Amino acid sequence: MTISEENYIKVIYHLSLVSPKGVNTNAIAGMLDTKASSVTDMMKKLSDKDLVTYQKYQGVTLTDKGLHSAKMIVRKHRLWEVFLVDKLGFSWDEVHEIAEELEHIKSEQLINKLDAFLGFPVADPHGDPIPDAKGIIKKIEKQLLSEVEINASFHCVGVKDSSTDFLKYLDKQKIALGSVVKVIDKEDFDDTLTVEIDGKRLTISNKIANNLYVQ
Amino acid sequence: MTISEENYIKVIYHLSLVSPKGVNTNAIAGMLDTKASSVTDMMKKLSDKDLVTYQKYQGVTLTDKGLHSAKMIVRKHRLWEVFLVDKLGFSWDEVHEIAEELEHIKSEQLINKLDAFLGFPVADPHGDPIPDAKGIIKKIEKQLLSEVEINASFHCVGVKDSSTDFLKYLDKQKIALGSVVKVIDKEDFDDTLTVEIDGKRLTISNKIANNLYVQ
DNA sequence: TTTTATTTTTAGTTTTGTCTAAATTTAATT
DNA sequence: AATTAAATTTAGACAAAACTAAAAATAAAA
Repeated sequence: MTISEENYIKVIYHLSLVSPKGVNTNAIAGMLDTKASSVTDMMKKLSDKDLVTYQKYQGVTLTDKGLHSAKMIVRKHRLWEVFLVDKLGFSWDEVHEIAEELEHIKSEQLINKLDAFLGFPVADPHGDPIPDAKGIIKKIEKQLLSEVEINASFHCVGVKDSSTDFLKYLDKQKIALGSVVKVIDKEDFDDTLTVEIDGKRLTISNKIANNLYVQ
Repeated sequence: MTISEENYIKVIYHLSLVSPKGVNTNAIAGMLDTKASSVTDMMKKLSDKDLVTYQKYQGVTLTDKGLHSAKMIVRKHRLWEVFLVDKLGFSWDEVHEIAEELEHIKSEQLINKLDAFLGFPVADPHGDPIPDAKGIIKKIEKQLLSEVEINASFHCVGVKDSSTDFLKYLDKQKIALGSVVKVIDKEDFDDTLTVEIDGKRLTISNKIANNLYVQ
């Protein structure tokens, strides 16, 4: 499998989580910053390799084989992210791009040894679950902060949007995975929240609350 | 720089150490398992990018820019090898191929953080020196075991040939970097050595002694 | 249900890195 | 110095992965 093929498989996997009955050509093109025609070409190739089920104009889904490949790529990506943050001291907004390269390193032995070295983590630095060596993903129970009842206490377990801007905002507000969050009040007009994070009172917009997972 | 270009630069670097006045097209082709005509094509491209000095039929040398690139690739390769052995528990005969992939990961910050994480090692698991962030290579004083005087004590600091077969032989004989070696006797006929390694007496061929560096 | 708009595919090119086969240059030998 | 051998380069072709522009299919709107 080439790096390009792996990138397509990975994108189809992520899009499948949202549209499980078939992923659009244009959606794939958008994610990979390429043209629809290139996607069509690649779908034929991946279909020949039995990684996707593809019928003209009908969108694509991953085969079992494709799904497993995708999970292994995601596994590698997220394990490398843990390595970069926990061992090398990168911050969580710096690791995505590097992990995009590292996820294509081939050795299975490497990734399993890395997994052990890191202590078999179940989530990456953004709270996303890490598939195990068999591809099994332990579901992390979580809710968006925007949907949680008032006056109950939670702690941060992940982010939905992991863009640099959002992560840097969280850093600035000293919000990290593990932080204890309690919703004090919710403004009816625009859903702005007053929260207490690690004991400190803070006002956050609905957009922020809608991108933060708590448990 | 593409992966392919990096591989060419690296090979030219290694060959330059042996033939500093110009590296042959065929030699490069041999190392990269490709054809001479492909090498010629690539030399034009690398020359356009000011990475090599190339004149038809006259062989190639690295420019300053090319030399620096080469050293950074070697640096990455060797640091990753240290990581694989010291942190992940690979044996020294397993790491070369994986490092061949890892050496192409782009981030400079990554490699400098890795360097720090590993404690700024000066040599890789085979005893080869690791260029620092500026490309400076600390020369390791060493002699081949085959060229050392009788009855003096040394310790192993590296291997010349790092093929799997040779490394596995050393493992079997419990010879590792750091082992204390003393030449007890040398057979005039075929230069076979009787040595004492970590206190244990052993007979080794000239071919072995000729691939083991001591200090 | 037509018509229009959108999405997707096809057809034909381009670029990168490779190849084969032929031509050319350099090196070695008689 | 002429001839042969070896190394190197050129010319032309191919596969992978992308592109553009045009055609075809599906979906949305009138």
